[in-house]
Amino acid sequence: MAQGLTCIRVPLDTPLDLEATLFSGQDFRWDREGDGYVGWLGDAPVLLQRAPSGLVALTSLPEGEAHARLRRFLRLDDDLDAIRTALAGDGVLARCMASWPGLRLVRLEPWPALAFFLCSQHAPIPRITRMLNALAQALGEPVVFLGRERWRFPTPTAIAGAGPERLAALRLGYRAEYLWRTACLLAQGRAHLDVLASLPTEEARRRLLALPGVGEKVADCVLLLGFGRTDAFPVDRWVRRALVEWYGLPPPYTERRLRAWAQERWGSLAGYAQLYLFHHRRTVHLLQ
DNA sequence: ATTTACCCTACATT
DNA sequence: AAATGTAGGGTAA
Repeated sequence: MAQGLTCIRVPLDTPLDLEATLFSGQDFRWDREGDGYVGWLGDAPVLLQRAPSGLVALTSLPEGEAHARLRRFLRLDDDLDAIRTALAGDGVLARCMASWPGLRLVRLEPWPALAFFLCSQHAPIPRITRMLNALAQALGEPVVFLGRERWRFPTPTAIAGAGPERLAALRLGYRAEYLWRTACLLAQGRAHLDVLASLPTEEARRRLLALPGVGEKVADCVLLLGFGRTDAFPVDRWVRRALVEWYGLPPPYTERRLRAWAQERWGSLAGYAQLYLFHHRRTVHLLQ
């Protein structure tokens, strides 16, 4: 084992499909390396590998911290069996979940989540990944892990300091201006993400919507993935298609109307429902 | 409440 | 072969 690294083992009693989980548009900062995956637990690089009975993780974090962050990232304290059972009463969701038994919801840190989904608008996953990698390499702090240099995701201050032109040069397009302005507000202390954690979802949502470049879809992604609000239900074109095609909802329904329908139906598990609907609808499309 | 323009990329079609 | 068209995890005017 490499020097100074901690290896932890996490037994799992529920399925875990790392490939689906890490590349399904929830997080964008993972690389396949050998039969494992290198990504991030907050600011710490980590190597994740499946083992017969669970998961093996290699990091420079102390053991306790590594366990805590991994549990948080993969939401291992959620009772996935209970969640799946509750949702499987819905035949459509039952099929989605059966197709992707190891797909899990992840949990990100608030600031990267906000930056990720600001950049995600109107872009396919490979492009989002490129934009975020470019941002990290240009403005993030370098870390050597497993013999390679990697870059932490840049802070709001680093992005604010770069200026909109430099961000645009990273091929962010019109998102450059949004990301820069939002980073400036946070860096100057004129907006705060940490306080949102203690607010009800609707109030937190209102505050996110006040940030430049944050509309309903992005706000809901930040709530779901960055703040762990499983009652949030992001409606993008894939989810819209799923609701129209599989539940017969009228195509002209507004995003707000679709969201209200889903939250009424699935309540605090709406975010889980969204994950399975989104991923299944999208992968069905990719197979065609 | 609806429509439109916005930056950029990948891929299909002509 | 180069040009044109289209769709893509949306937001703000």
